[in-house]
Amino acid sequence: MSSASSSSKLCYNSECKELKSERPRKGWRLRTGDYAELCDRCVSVYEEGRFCETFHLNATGWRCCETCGKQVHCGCIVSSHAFTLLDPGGIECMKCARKNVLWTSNPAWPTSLCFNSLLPERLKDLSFKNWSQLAGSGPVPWRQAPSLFNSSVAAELQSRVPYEVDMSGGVNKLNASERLSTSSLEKKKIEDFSERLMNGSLKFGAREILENGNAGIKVEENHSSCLSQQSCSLKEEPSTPQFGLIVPHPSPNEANGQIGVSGTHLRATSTPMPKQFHGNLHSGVDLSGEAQVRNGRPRVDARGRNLLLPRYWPRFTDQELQQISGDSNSVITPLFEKMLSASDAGRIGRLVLPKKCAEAYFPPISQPEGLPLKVQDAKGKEWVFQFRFWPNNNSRMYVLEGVTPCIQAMQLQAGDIVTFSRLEPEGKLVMGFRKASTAPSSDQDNETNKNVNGISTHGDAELADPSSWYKVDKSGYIAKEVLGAKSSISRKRKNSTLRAKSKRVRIENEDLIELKITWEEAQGLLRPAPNHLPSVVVIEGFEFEEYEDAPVLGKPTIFATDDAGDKIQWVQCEDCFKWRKLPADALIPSKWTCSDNSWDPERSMCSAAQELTAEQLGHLLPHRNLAAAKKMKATRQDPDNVEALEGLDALANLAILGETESLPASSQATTKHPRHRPGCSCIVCIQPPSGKGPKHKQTCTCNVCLTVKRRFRTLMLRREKKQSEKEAETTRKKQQQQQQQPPLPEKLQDDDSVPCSNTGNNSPKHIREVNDVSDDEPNRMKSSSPFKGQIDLNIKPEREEELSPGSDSGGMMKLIQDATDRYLRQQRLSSSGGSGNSSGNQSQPNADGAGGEKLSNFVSLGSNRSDAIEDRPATISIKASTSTPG
DNA sequence: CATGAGCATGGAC
DNA sequence: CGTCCATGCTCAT
Repeated sequence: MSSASSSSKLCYNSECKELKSERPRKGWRLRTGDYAELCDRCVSVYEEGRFCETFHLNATGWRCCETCGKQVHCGCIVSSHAFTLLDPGGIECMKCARKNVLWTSNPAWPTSLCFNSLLPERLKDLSFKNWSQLAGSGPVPWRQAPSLFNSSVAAELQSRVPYEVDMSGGVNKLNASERLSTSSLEKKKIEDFSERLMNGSLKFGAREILENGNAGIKVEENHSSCLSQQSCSLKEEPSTPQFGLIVPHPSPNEANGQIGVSGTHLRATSTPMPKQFHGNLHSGVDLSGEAQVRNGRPRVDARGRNLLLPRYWPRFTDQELQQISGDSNSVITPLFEKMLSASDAGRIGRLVLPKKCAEAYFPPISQPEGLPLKVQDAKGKEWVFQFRFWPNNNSRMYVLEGVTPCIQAMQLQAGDIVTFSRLEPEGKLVMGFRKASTAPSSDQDNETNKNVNGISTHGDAELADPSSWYKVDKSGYIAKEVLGAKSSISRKRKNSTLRAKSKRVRIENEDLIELKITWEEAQGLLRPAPNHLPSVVVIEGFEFEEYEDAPVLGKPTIFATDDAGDKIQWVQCEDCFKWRKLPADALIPSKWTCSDNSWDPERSMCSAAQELTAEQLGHLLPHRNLAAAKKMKATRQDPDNVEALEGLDALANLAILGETESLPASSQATTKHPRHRPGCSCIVCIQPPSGKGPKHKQTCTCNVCLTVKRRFRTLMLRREKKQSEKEAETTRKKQQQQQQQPPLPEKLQDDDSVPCSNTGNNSPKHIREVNDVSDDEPNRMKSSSPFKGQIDLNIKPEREEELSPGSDSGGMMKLIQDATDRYLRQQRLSSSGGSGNSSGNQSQPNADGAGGEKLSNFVSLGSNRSDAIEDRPATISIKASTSTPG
């Protein structure tokens, strides 16, 4: 940190020539990261913000603030923080800029990195050198590169090619980021903490700032000089949020990844606030609006960075940002993200970078060899990749080489998303990731599991809690967004991305179904962390309950009115799946079992009978849940089905409750079977290479496979028939009564029947069109449960698999569903002549897309049809109660 | 022969 | 039609 100027006894100000005092005072930050050491006089001038006025009055680069008209020296490193660029051109002094936080936040991230592209080649080379230098293993950490780069360019502009380019413009470009990093670097200096450990005073400082809202008082005081920022250093910190994201100090919970829907019970979407305020609140929830601002399409950018394809737009959630930033109160500048292709995730270790992103955010390289780039992951581990390019059709193809270790460390696979952002003030390039679905697929055709993308089409849910986002693929696999929640915007974007993606990708996406919860619904499930009282914070007139610990997601319940007219809610036991009646005002934790039933001691044990009959439950549950209700019923009655049904319910519960622990297993899916979707963790897919026994292909029609399948179906049919006989009768009656009417929501048969038409095609010879789903199961069955005295793993999945509802149990459930649906359909056909809207589609596996999806969704098995997503949000039994208004 | 580096190809947009 | 980029192909090691 010793100043570059420390070697000289003279004031760093070349106009000065005075001797520095014994303890020279620091002025602006130099390109090297050091600080200009000034004599007392100059430092005073500097600190008063009059440096440029005093010494650079005759220099070029003075411009007028578009707002107040004040002159700002834009061509100088000293005052490079004193202004910001205006979208339409021109500049604005910081004082004016601060008046509009939202506005000022924009220039921030695009500016810093795109600067070089605005420069002539010559300057690019200069910048390249800087980057090169920085990126190398030299003493200067790469993370400082951005600011250094910028500064150096500015300096170059000044000292070497001052007039070759539009200096003011160029310098302006540098401004935001420069300002950022400078202030933070100064801060860093002052605090003298290692970057990663700056949690103490720095954190405090940041908080303080946050609490003060628009601090920057100092800046305003010094406004007249337009140089104030430099002198403010730490005090100026408050301004940084304007240009990036202040990462709030994570609450313990958040830090632990429990963020869930973190934070206060805000109706965040309706309370857009300047970022500053957010730091004080747990970030999860309030962010929607913010996330949009922050992660959305890259804002205006003089260089057209916003021309980046939408699929590369960063869509960080606060949680992700938090993760990335770790403990520091750093400002994160999301740069871009990319979904890993099979190639990217493959062994080659080359990550193809989108050209525009590479050119915009990475150091310019002129040689194919490129340069080593240090990138830090969310855990703080630093990786060094070779950033280079290949000449390609008169263009370049940028790649990061050597990413394999990192990819592996992050356990990323094709379809997962890697994110790139920059941490300010450190300037670190940070690589985060977001698991698409935990599963990979390395199959060429399945390379990506687009859950992320495939998700939702409707943006109603601003669920900030990543843990509550699940997706279900065909095989019933539930994918959870590991790192972050998708804001609606991001989901929309993803969608569009999907559309833009290749067929391969699309195929994947179509298979995905997202379990959706609306924002309100999610909010409704929020529960304060136990034993934590909120403190009320008033921000801009809005009161917020703030909890020290992030709230947890409560268990979804069904509200109803009992016979006595009292408002009650039905909650399902985690263990026995029986529904228990509780007072309507009871707050149910995410995990609730009969033993927690303090309201009804008689039913505080799983052994106690359920008050609710299946039929009643059927009426209570949203129609989409009926099948689940039936399954539950079956479960209770038929121990043999328990596993599958448990899986179903667990799946449903998981979808809402955010139990991430059980997911990883499914995420380890392999791609041994091409048709298995990413995320498939069926017995086949997870089978170790050393697995014995032949692996049957999905299309295998060998006796074993057929027999197993047949047996299973028969079994399921029989049981299902028995168990739902009564219910079916009811259904039939209803149907008869309403033959000519469209299905009513509360009607059991419609939901069942529709699906069954499609999915119900149990005929063994079909691999229905939803064949990814059906294929999976047969495959699993075939391959894993050939006779030979082996356990049919498909039917009796290993415990481990049971715990992973998404995988195998999903397949089983599917079969069960099929059987059930088929049965019901038959019943209906026989009784009502196929009055069901789609009951006659049995022979057309795919024809009934909606129906099929409905079923699939219903059973949480996912659908392979995109229209399912559009048509009706796929929902899972319980989830239906919280599903978005489709 | 396996692997990796570099380049070419072709689909998608 | 041009660009981008995922992946294939070829050659060197």
